[in-house]
Amino acid sequence: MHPSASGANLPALRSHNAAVLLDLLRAATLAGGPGLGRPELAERAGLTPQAVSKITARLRAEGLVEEAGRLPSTGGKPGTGLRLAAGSRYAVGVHLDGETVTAVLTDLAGRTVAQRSAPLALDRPVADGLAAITAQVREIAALASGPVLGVGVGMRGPLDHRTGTLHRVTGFPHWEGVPLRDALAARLGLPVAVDKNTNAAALAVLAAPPPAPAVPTGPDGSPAAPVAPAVAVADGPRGPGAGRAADAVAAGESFAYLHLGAGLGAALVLDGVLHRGGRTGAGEFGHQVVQLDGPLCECGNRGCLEALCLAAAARGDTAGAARLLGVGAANLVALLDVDRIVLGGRTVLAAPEVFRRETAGVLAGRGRAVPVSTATPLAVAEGAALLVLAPLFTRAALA
Amino acid sequence: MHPSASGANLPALRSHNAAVLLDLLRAATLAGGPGLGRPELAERAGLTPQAVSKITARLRAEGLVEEAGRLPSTGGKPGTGLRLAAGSRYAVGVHLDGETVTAVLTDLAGRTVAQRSAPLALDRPVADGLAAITAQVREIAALASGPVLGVGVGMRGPLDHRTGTLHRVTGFPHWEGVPLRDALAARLGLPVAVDKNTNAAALAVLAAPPPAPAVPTGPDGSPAAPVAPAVAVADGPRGPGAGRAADAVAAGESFAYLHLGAGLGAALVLDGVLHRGGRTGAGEFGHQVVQLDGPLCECGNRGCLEALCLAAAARGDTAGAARLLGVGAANLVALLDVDRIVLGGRTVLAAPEVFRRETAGVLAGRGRAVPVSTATPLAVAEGAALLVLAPLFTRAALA
DNA sequence: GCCACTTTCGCAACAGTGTTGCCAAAGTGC
DNA sequence: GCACTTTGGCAACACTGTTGCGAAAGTGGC
Repeated sequence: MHPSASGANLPALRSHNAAVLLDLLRAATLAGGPGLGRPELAERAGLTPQAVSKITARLRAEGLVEEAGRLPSTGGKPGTGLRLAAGSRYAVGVHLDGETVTAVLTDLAGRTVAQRSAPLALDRPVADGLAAITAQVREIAALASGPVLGVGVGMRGPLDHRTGTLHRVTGFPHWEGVPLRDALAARLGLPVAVDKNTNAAALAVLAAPPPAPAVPTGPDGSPAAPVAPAVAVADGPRGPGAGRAADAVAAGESFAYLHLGAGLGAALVLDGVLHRGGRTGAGEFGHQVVQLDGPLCECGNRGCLEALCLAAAARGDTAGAARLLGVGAANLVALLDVDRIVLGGRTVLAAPEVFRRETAGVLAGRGRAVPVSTATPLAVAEGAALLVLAPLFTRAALA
Repeated sequence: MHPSASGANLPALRSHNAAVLLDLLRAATLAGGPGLGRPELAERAGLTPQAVSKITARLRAEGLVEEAGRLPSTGGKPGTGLRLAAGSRYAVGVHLDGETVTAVLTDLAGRTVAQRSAPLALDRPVADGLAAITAQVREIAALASGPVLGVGVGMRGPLDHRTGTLHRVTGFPHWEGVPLRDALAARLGLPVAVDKNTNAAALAVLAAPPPAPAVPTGPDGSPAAPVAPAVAVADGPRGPGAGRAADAVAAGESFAYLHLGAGLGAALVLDGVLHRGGRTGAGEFGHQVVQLDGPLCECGNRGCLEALCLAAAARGDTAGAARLLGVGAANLVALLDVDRIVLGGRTVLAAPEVFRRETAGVLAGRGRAVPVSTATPLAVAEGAALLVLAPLFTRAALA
């Protein structure tokens, strides 16, 4: 509303601090332990314990936070563990991929509670497609044991997340200009957010537990999390100084999510926030030129990474496609100094370990040995749900 | 200090709002008019007029802000123009470039008030070099008619701005590991900040008046600004919708500064903040691969942009070097969706218009027609001074 | 010339933030 | 059993921006 609108007042400060604490509590909730005590919350947030007491009292009154039990004593009165009241609110995430619609129901912590898929006939009239999406959302939302805050949708670009209107839906011109966000919101009576599949997947990666040093998936029977987490961490090459790892939780993390499916795109999380670019067009990764005299791409230029990569994949040279992806990733890591690379998309997930290994190899050969991991097939849907949950947590998606 | 330390309290809110207003007042001061009235400040900052009155009263008491006169009436009581008390504080910026040291003295608004250059014999002992730099700073600081807040230094990387220690000073191994920041601070008795030349120049571009729609440099005799501004704006290709231009002042601007001198580097300003990267290594622009089977670079890879670009420049093919720079710039614009490109560095400034035109041409050919401009030779020194002034304005450089 | 109107801007009272001082509760360890 | 440590809430506090209000100082119509 305001031209720059960067001034802050007391309500802004209040919601900011609440979001900071909810962030910390969400991470602790996903870790599955007895939660975080007020003193530790205060230490991590940079607030006084008394302030934390006040804020968490408000959050408990709103039902967003609950006491989880007693913490082990450290020589004095044992603390009270706090965690997110994960079952108090829910969100629905939808992934529109080709002719499939996948919907997930997540709890307040972003954990997937239920999922379902169905075909989506994009060649039929728009109203039919909207009805099919609406039905999927309604059915999965009915499984929630608490209020559903909204619906997020992730799909191929280009689209503008600020208006939620579709552009150039490849092969299906009658979807051009459909105001997907408003149409779904009207049918569902819920807030709807729409974003590119790459951005959604990046949000899922950002929200996932921090990349732990490759523990072999112990049977951690945490409640209400029957589905695998959004990111499968691989024991990639670790940089120098691997001693300190656990403390850098989520404060200013930077990574790139590279998505190789029908096309090649990227999403960038820099210093903990998703970078969408001035005209919401950031992440055009596929049409970077990596071979000046290379073959002509349909975009009109020569030597685009996407054309080379897809050509290699099409002729069955998976490792070659992965190495080309590695070249682009190395250029990106050099330019942005991101902490890690996450790969996703249908082509990658058909042979995740090949892509992970070959990409990491190229990075190491270029002196940019950052960890490489692969996302899970549900990352886009789960990240779409996070579009709805994000406003509760640290302010990142505004604009 | 704190692990994440993102919680905010009242002092933090206070200094944030003060910084926001100082930002707006700095821009108005550079524009040279009668300053900004309190109601307009309130509108732009998203605060109430009464809050602006309180905050500006504090800032006036500190001597940072002053009343500039009366504003034209709009039908009621005429407002009081406010602007930065530009002469109340000063900063010194130092540019170490090859064997030359250039120092500037800037006022609180970042305008250069004085400049001087001297040779710097890097082959002599470190103590001699430090003494030469110190002497330059002392002499130019003596010209200030108010307190000097500190000294900023910009020079070639790699270096870590958090410690201010040098690494790999090409050709002069005895400078390896010199704690430049602390050594200068001890000799000068002033705070010192050190950063890469690219980052410094990007700060100068960020702090310069917004890219106006190419007015032909009217003789605007604004006081105490005898030197040209840090950026020479060129009438590059403007995107669609060139009607609205003036309102997007500095709120979340994104651009890339590309520096072609002894090497090829970049600095990135994304959403108004300088992106330094997780290991302070962002901006490695020169060793991106743009020709998979290209000539071997000294970094060990093939087809690095820097090698190709410098080779073209070395054989006198300025336009060719510029077009190669354009290829890299187009890759960058596609990935990050920045609003504009700024070129600088010795090689560029030897033929700025050729570089600007050819680079812009390649961008337009790739469908990425963003404005391209060139920086002035003083940009690095002026940006170095801004390293000192930055903490007073919108919080960007922390970490 | 006078008056109604608009706009600026400070004073005073206010609501609400995190902070400080204090104290009861509840553990550990000698 | 007692000294010590740690937790965490209550109350008073300092300080933030906000609201209500009124004086000052212009413009414009009559």
